[in-house]
Amino acid sequence: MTSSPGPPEGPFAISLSTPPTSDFHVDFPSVANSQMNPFGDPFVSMTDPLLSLPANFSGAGDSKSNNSFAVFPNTTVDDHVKNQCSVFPRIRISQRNIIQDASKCNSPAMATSSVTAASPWGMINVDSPNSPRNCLLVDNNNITSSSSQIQISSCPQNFGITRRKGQGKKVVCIPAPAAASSRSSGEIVPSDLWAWRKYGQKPIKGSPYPRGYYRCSSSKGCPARKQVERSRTDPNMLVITYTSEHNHPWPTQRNALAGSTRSSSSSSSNPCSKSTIATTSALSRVSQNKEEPNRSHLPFSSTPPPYVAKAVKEEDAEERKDNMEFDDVDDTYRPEFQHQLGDFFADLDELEEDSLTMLLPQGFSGDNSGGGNLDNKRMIPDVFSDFFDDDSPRSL
DNA sequence: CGTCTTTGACCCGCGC
DNA sequence: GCGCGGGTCAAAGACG
Repeated sequence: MTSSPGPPEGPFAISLSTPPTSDFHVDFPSVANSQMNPFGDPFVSMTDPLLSLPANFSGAGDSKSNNSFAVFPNTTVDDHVKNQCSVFPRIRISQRNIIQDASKCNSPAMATSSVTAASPWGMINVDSPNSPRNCLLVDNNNITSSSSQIQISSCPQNFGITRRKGQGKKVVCIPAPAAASSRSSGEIVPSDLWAWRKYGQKPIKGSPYPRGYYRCSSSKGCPARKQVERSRTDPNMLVITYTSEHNHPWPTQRNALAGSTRSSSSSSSNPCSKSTIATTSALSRVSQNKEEPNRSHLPFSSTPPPYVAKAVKEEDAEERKDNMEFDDVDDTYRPEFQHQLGDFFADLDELEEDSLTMLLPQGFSGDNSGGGNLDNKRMIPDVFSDFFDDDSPRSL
């Protein structure tokens, strides 16, 4: 645990400042040492710093679960460690703002011990490592307020990033990028680094919300698919199910998401589309060099979006076996990923701003005018400083 | 022009 | 065999 008032060191450095005396950082393990998940999400495999917080990071965070960003890994902390998940790379957490609040998520399912700390975007609520199950939850309600909070809390629900044996299926819960108000169609789907093309939509029995069917359009013949639907229990959550695997490289090099903004732009009548448009703007930039060949070559598989604070869960022991199988796969292509990583983060820098938007679909203005900002800027890591330096909320 | 979304039709598996 | 529900296809139109 080193003290560093400076910017995070390395792409995965996270520092938890404890004013006035100490900052400490948690350097994420290098990707070379991390487990690359078979779904192609580099973050999946890295240690979740928030789950590696000191033991004294305990308590419970308050939260309103509305419109929350959540990943509901069914895994135990051990699983997180084993899978070396990564959450919120480059988030700098100020311990100054840690909340040791006994209040809990208003959702009973989410009410477990957790800790809240400040992030560049507000407060981060982190599970107690003792939580039997964990989820990541970013509370957009609070984010929109001056006392923005990103909350990570436990969730016993059977949601999360799940992989099912033989199906290569993975389930991710994320917040709906905008208010729950959605049309019967035109669901706002957060973009990830893959290009997805919607090929169908069906009403689902028992759910008031339709399910959208998407296939990967990054590469012809790619079998990767995802299904997007709103959670029946929490309409503010989107449940994204990834199936099959990509048979082509991660489209970091600007061949991804060509037209992926369409889903939102075509939904222009939807007031919620703004955030997605903003989110995909950088991705559109990314897509501009379509002709650039992919330099990597490995069969990245279905991918929970990189912006998803990641945790992998295994539903049972058998799933763990699956993971071991996946691990084998990981070993196969990890080296290539290392080469890709530079490109990935280069693009990530480009995407950062928009990813932020994606994370905070209701918009987190860098406006310090709000109360309780408590050195907001101070909490902002350097990588975000440009983002906030203009003192004007980014138009979405 | 290429790629996208939308949406009704079609296909298929499953339970009865 | 039939009906139901979920998943996919494909035509039409929109968008940049």
